[in-house]
This record gives sequence, structure tokens and C-alpha cells, in this order.
Amino acid sequence: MSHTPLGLRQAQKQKTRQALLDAALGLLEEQSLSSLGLREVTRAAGIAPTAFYRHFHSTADLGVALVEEALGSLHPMIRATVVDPGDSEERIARAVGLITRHVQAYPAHVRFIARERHGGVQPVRAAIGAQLARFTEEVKAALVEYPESAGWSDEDLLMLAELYVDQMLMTASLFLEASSEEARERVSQVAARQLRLIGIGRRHWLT
Amino acid sequence: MSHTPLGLRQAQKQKTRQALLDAALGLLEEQSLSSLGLREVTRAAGIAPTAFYRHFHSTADLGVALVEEALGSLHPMIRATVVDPGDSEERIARAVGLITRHVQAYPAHVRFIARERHGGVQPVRAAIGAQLARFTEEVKAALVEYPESAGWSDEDLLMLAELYVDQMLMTASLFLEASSEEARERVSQVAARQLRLIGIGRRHWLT
DNA sequence: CAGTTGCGCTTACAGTTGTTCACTGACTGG
DNA sequence: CCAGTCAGTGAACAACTGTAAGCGCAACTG
Repeated sequence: MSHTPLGLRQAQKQKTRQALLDAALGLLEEQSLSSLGLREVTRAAGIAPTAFYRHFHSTADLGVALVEEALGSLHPMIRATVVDPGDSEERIARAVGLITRHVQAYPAHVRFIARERHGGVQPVRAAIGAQLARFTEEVKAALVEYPESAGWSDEDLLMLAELYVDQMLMTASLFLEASSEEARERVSQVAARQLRLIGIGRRHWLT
Repeated sequence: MSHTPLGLRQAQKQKTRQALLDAALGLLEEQSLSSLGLREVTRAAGIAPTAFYRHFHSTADLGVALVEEALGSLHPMIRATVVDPGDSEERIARAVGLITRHVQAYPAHVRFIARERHGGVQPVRAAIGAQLARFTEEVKAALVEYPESAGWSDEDLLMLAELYVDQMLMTASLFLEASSEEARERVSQVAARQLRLIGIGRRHWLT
């Protein structure tokens, strides 16, 4: 993303910073952030415990950075999906497919977000909430542009956008829990059906 | 619930057991189960650390017991709500009101469930999942009895029930985060709208 | 009534935790 | 080239953790 030339030193620093983030993400697959120890992370990252402070004030701080990493780069993708051309059935298939691929590509990130969204660390919850609010706002902005949205109040558009965002997250989390290929197929089917039902409600909203 | 006569001794035991559960629930307001220490709990409950083992194998075990306490007694209520008489608008108001009151009466329980549903302790996640699956099944069973459900496939009924259950939990969690009375009012409004939209989709599901 | 059960207690141990401090040595800018 | 910066180190700290062993004493059983 941002490639300011970057001296050798800063490059190394960002490398170990990334090592810390990766190590933490790995450890967080089977515990939550509030129980993640600083020493535990540095051990997994292969550095001395005290070096941790060169990068983060605390594990909560690291958590906020992880939120950025997991959700920060997702905004263009969201907008592209909702704004997609095609009839509603095609859009649904595309959205579900996109979630599927994202979960398979970054399972640990998705798990982290689902877990810490309601987790025990306030700043992290706040960071996730802020990012999701941005998503909702973007989805809403995309919805406005549809002809079907004529006559919709701002509040109604927002509640629909929230419904979509929550549904998206719900589906992603269900994908994580699905172990077999059949289970994942079922999650896809159900998610598509639910999106279809919401779409129907949307078309008939203004009686 | 179950009042087998119960000697003095077992009564005292259940009393300290409850003290442990209450203490844990209190501590879990600002952390997650995976970081909850056994000593921490016993300290808050006012008993010696080792006495913990008389009641639970581990904190994960205690977590499972908390799931039972939080969700076990909720089944009759669920069924009564969904099966409620009245037109759909009345039912929506009743459902939202019921969630509101439940969250205000047992905020810590609701927070615990929302937090640990995707939390870092597998057995607890499993216990919550099982209870929610029961809820879903009950909602589905209630839906079948509506005349509007004629012609619905089993899978469609299940996906609708899942949508309702997830929505219910989502709303409950939003209530917790809402600090002011206005914020709570807004959550109510949005939840009602979303249920309305889902209801519309439901009525027009079979083309 | 004696004998047993079992809840909660104290003491103890080995590990782990977050944080401090002073340090080394490679990179950096003038 | 040289003085300064700063990412990472190692040792040390008090505080904390889960768990084991065994005791006292009140509540049960027959």
C-alpha cells in the first residue's frame, strides 16, 4: 500500500512487527485476546519479551492493529460486491461466493473478528464496531443507487444495510465452524436463501 | 425447578456453587472466559481456591454450567412468544418487548452468551451452539403451525428459523451496547423494522 | 449412638506473568 | 567517518497462576 522508500532499519522493524501480528493471530485461534499473554506472543514470534514494547503498548493495542489488518483493506471489496451488475439472484451468488473465498483465504482473521466483536477487550470491540459501521455506511450508500430504493427513508436504508452486514458476518462465522465440504455447501445454501428472502422483503417494502 | 428434598449439606453446596457462578458472571463483564482464573473466581466468591474443585473440573466446566443457567430456562418463553396470537405487527412488538425486558433483567447472562458464542473455549461454544440449535428447532416447530407456512419446504422453514434466532441474539447484543435510553429506543425501532422486512419476505416467499 | 462422607480450609510448590533497567551493536544522517 | 539513534537482549523483580496433600469438623448413614 504505502511504499515510502523505507530504510533498512524500519523495514526490519515492520518485519518483526508483522511477525508479532502473525504469531498473535495464530495463538488466537484457540483463545481470546483477553487471555493472550505478551510473553506468549514474543515466544511464538521468536523475540525477547521486552522487545514487544518497541511495537505495542499492550496486547490490547496489538488487537486494535489486528482489526486494522483484518478489516481495513476490505472496503473496496464490499463496495464492488454490492454494486455488482446482474439480477438479484446473480448478485446473491456472487456475494456468497466472495464470502466463501475470503473465509478460506483468511480464516484466522475472520475468526478473530467474529470472536472479538463481542469480546472482553473494550478498545478492540470499539475498533471493530467502527469498521463495521463504515461497512454499513458503504452498503447503504450503494443501496441508494438502486432504482428499487426510490421512496425509501434514510432510516429504512440504514436498517437494511445493517441487516446485510450482520448477515454477512454471521455467514462468515458459520463457514468457519463448518468442517466438511457438505457442511460448507449447506451454509452457502442457507445464506443464499436468507439473502433471497431479505431481497423479497426489500422489493415489497413499500407495500 | 427440581426440588428433591435436599439435605442441609447439599443445600450449602449448591449455595456456594451458585456463589461461584455469580462471581464468575460478574468478572466476565469485562473479560472473556478463556482469561478467567480459578483463583480469581474463588476470591470473588469468598472461598478458598482449592474448594473450586469440589464444584467444577475447570473454568471451562464452569462456563458450560453458566450456559445452562443462561439459556436452559429460556425455552418455554421462546415458544410462547413465537406462537403468540395477534397480527404480525403485534407479534413483532411483543417479541421486541420481550427481548428488551430480558436483557434488562439479565444483562450479564446475555453478555456472556454473546461473548462466548464465538469465544475461545471450545466446550462452551459447543454448549451454546447446542442450545441455540434447540431454539431454532423450537421456532421452526412453531412456524409450521402457521397457515402461511403451507407449501414451505423443511429447509426453508429451518433457514427462516435460523434467521429469526440470529436476529434475536443480534438485537439482544445491541441492547447491551446501547447506553442511553434513546439508543435503546433506536435499537428497538431498527429491530422491529428488520423483523417487519423479514415478515414481508416470508409472506411473499412462494412467489 | 458410632462411623463415614465430604465441603472448605491451610500450606506448599513449581511455573508463569508483566514490567524495569542497563546493555549491545547495527543502522542512520550530517 | 563518526556521533547518535534505537530495535532487540538478558537478568532480575514481585505478583500471580493451577494444582497437590492433608486436616478439621459438620452433616449424614445405619
